[in-house]
Parts: sequence; C-alpha cells; structure tokens
Amino acid sequence: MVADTDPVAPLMRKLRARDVVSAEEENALRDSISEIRDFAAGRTVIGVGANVTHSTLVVDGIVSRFKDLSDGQRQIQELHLAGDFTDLHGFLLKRLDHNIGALTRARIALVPHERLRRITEEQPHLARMLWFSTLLDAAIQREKILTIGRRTALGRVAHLVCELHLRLEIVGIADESAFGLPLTQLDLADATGLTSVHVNRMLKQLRDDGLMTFRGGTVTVHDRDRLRKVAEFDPAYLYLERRPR
Amino acid sequence: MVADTDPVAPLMRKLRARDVVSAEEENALRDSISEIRDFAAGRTVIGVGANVTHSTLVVDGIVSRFKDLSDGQRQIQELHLAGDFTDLHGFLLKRLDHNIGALTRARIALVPHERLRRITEEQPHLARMLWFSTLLDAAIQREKILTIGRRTALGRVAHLVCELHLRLEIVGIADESAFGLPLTQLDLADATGLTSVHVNRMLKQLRDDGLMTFRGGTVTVHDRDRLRKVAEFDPAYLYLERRPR
DNA sequence: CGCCTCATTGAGTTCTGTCAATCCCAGTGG
DNA sequence: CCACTGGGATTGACAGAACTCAATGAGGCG
Repeated sequence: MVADTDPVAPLMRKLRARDVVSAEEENALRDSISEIRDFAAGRTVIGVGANVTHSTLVVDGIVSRFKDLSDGQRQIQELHLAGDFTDLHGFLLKRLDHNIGALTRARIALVPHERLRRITEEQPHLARMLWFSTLLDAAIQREKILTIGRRTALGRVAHLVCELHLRLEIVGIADESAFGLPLTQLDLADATGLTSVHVNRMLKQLRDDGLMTFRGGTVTVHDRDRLRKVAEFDPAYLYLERRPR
Repeated sequence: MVADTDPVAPLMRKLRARDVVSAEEENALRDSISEIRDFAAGRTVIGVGANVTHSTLVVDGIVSRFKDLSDGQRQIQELHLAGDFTDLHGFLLKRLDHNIGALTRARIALVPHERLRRITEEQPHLARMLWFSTLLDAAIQREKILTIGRRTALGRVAHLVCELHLRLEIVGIADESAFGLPLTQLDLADATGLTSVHVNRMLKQLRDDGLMTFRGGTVTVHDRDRLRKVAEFDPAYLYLERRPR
C-alpha cells in the first residue's frame, strides 16, 4: 500500500505537477516533519474546534474533512489523498471548523506550525507553493459546490470518481484504467450529498452502462471518456500546468 | 449605497474583526489599489480562464463567483460583499477556474499582483492576513458544501440569509434586524442550488412562520434566534475572534 | 400606457430518500 | 471444515422533497 517509504514523495509529485521544486526545498519539507503516525480506519485525526499546533500531511491512505448536522447527517467536504496537507490552513486559523478523520488506515506526518513559520520567513517560493496548495484545496471545494448544487446524482458520483482518479494518478498511485479506493458506499454518499442507497443505484447504472465498476475497494474505469462526459469533468480546476517561477 | 468613500474601509473592518491591523498596514493596502471601477449589475468582472494580473477588492455591491454547466444551470460558489477580495487567489493561480460577476451595481478596486508581491515580501504580518482571508473564503465554501449537500431547502435559504446578515454586520452595512440585499430570487436559487420557484416557496414559508421577510431588495429579520435554529447556523466557521499576533 | 423582468401560485412529474428485506462475504470460533 | 456473525451491498416498494411547466400578478421604467 505504501508505494514509497519517503513520506514526502507524494507531496513532491503533487507540487512538481504544478511548479519546479528545488532539492533544498524538498529537504526543507522533509525536515519539517516532526513525527509520523498511523491511524486506524474510522479514527478522528483532529476534532472540530480543537486548537491545532501541527499541520498534517497525508502520507498514505484517505482522510476526510467533514461536518455533521445535528440529526446525524454527515457531509464530507473534501477527500485528502497521499500528498495532501489536510490542514495547512490550521497554521493560520489556529482552530478548525470541521473534523478530520481517517476513512481508511492512514499514515500521517505531523508538521509543527513553528517549522511552517520558519519556511514562510526564509523560503518565499516554498511558502508560495504551500499557499498555492491551500488555494488548490479551495478550488476543489468550489468544484464540489457546483457538483453537489447542480449535477445529477449520476454526475455527482461520476465526477467524484473522475477527480479521485486524476488526483491519484498525479501522485502515482493509479493506473490509466484502475485504482484502489477502499471506501464504503456510505463514504461516497457522504462525499456526494446523497444516500448510500442512491449511490448504490448510481454505481449500478454506471456499471450497466459500461463506464466503470466499483467493487472490493477498487475502481475499474471501462470508458474514461464517456465517464468524464457523464460527469462533465473538466480538470482545469486542478491547475495541472507548470507555472513559470 | 456607498457608506464610506474610503475604498478600504470595509476591508479594514473585516480584517480588524479578526486581527490587529496597524496604520501602516492600512496605508499599504490603500496604496496597493491602482484603480477603482464601477460595474453595472449583471456584468462579468472576470471570465473563466482569463489570465489575471490584478486582484479585485469589492468596495461596494455584491459580486458572485460562479460556474455554469453545459445545460445552462448556474451555481454560485460564493457571494462577495464589500471588503472581500474576490480573487486574491488569482495572485498565485494566475488564471481562474470560475467566473466573477457583479450581481448588483458594484464598485471594485483593482490591486496589481506586483503590489501584492511586494506586500508578501516586505510585510509578513499583512501577507499573513491576506492569506488568512483566502482561508476564510475556503471556510465559507466548506460551509456551503455542507449547506447544499445536507440541509433542506428551507435550511439552505435560512442559512444563506444568516450568513450574509452577519457578514454585512461585520463590515457595518447591516442592522440588527434588517439589511439591504438587492438580489433576485433567481440569484438566491443559484446560490443555494435550488430553483427560483422553490426559493420563492421557502421564502414564503419563512415569512409565514414569522422568521424573516425578503421584499424589494431588503431582508427584515423578525426572529433571528429562530431563523438561526432553522438554518442550524453556527458562526464558528467565520472565525470572528481576534487572534493574538 | 405598455413592456419587461421578477414574483407568485397551482398542478403534475421526477428524482432522491426512506424503510425494510435479502444477499454477500470476510473473519471468527468451534 | 463449517456454522455463525456482522458490516456492507443490493434491491424493491413506497414516500416525499424539489423540479417543471404554465398561468397570473406586481412593479418599475421608458
């Protein structure tokens, strides 16, 4: 499951998909990690309202950012994959307005805010890349607002799969036509604003239409073009172009 | 309509609700404005994909950030009020993945990226406040994901009103019990992921229940506590506490 | 005065949710 | 080796929320 033993490897892939990162910057990031922890599936990494002193980088596994309503309904606001900082924003906000939980077994690196502060003071370009990655999160969240607000149930599920597929490819843990996604249908429901029953029906339809199969924690994409068409998926919001420094 | 002739006045109120801002920082922000432009209601401020060289600060009016689907459905991802930067993130992203449009007549200040870069290099605390304001946008967007994904239609409308009420109070253009909101019901529909017909029905219900009235571009809140209860509105996500420097 | 946009309302439809039963399968213990 | 268990997946029948279509009303503006 852990493709790389280097905890910053996925992060570097993610950053290098968008910008040039020097070896010193890579080392600075590696050195910023104070500790690496493993979380069991279902465990809360950071609860809402907690004061945070570390930011957390996903090294392996899938982590969700979510909020619940009083009747118990849950909404996953973003799924974080290997290479994502789940709460870089905690560095400035100091407390979180949502929860962070491990959906699968997850390995998470802790980065003390103190070291982030040093980076912002001493390494402007690296600091800008970190800022950029919070903006990328925001762009992903904006797309989710569009998805949940206006796409049909089928499009929502398809869009989620398209996005996760591409994001996993970027960090090197997805094939062209298949990738591991060890989530339950309830997790997908919480991420798409649907019920698990309806997610099940939509998955069946996608399967019957020959677009994709989700089984045993693995997604197999049979027809990526048509899947993207159903999802109306346009990866522009993921900003996958190298920017000049 | 324009309460203050100082273009940065709403921004200063917004920042000072969360942090201490020095007079020099205030002046630096004022000096960062290169130009102020007026837009008619309905005008596009920045189209999707456009390369941006300026960030835009709303001085007066209401500006929306939105995306459309191919069938013409629109989703407003965030409403920006006086004091909000609509695309501070454009400073790093360089192009936008969404549109920015004026929903009402709007006055907008342009801030060249060059001057923002100088701020990030010379004024770390001010730079951090600007970064903070992009994180605040992200927090507002996360709350919208929850709203659209899991709240009922009635709760969505009520939540939007509660949020706008509080945000307008912060910048000093709302009373305790009333505020101007010159939007159409279609705008509210695009912001809540509903249809205008259904928004109309929800507004009627809120009115009949004695919670609030929306008429002639003005919201009158009759019972703020109950409205917040219906919306399950918790302002924690707006981070309205002064943070120690 | 007439036009145009927006608001309002009713009737009927469709999509998604709810409830509940059944199935599947991996893990456990006998 | 097999029965048992429990969490998820699947399916059907039904309910209900939100949408669509369409007509009417209200108000602002030239």
